[in-house]
Amino acid sequence: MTASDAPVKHSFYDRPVVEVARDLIGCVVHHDGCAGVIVECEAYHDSEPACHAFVGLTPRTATLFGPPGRAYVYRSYGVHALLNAVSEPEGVGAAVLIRALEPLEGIDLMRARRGMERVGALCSGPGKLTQALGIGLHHNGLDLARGPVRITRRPSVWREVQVAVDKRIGITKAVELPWRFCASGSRFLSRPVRVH
DNA sequence: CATGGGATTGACT
DNA sequence: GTCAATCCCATGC
Repeated sequence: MTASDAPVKHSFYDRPVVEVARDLIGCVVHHDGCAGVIVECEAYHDSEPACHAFVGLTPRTATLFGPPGRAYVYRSYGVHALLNAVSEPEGVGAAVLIRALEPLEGIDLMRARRGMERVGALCSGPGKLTQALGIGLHHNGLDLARGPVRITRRPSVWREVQVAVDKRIGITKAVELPWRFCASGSRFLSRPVRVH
């Protein structure tokens, strides 16, 4: 393991979810022999209708309303598992959707899991990165500081990364909120940052 | 209990 | 650009 092992602490996630999302850019997601730097993510909060927690506390949203620093993993379109980092105090339903990683470690294992070669296509989307790292629904609710899915602090090279802001992707409600965050100039995004 | 809608992706025109 | 795959779960009867 070449990346730093210092986990992002629970207090990091116990803050406004938009700040957490911005500050997660450059941090590293690890699982089962693979790791990648977060280059794209989005904030979701129970006060706005694009968030699953908008409907209130249900079996599905229980993890979102639980303690910060846990993984919220759910199935999207019946096909893909999407990874989020639960944020804000317990009782508030909020999380950061991890949308793209720059592959860092275990790239051949990612290639095998994804069934493709191009590094630029391994983790350039929320469903792609969970497949590449072997993350599934059974990780829902687990502590991101303890693992098996872990998030660690920014490697020194990423300490001064520039963060670009954009509207969120793939939603039909609350589309105007500028809650998408990307590492400026990254070649590993799910889609380019929209200029305006 | 039946229904409908996704925080997507990859294949195809 | 279009479109199907596939399943969890919230909602409504």
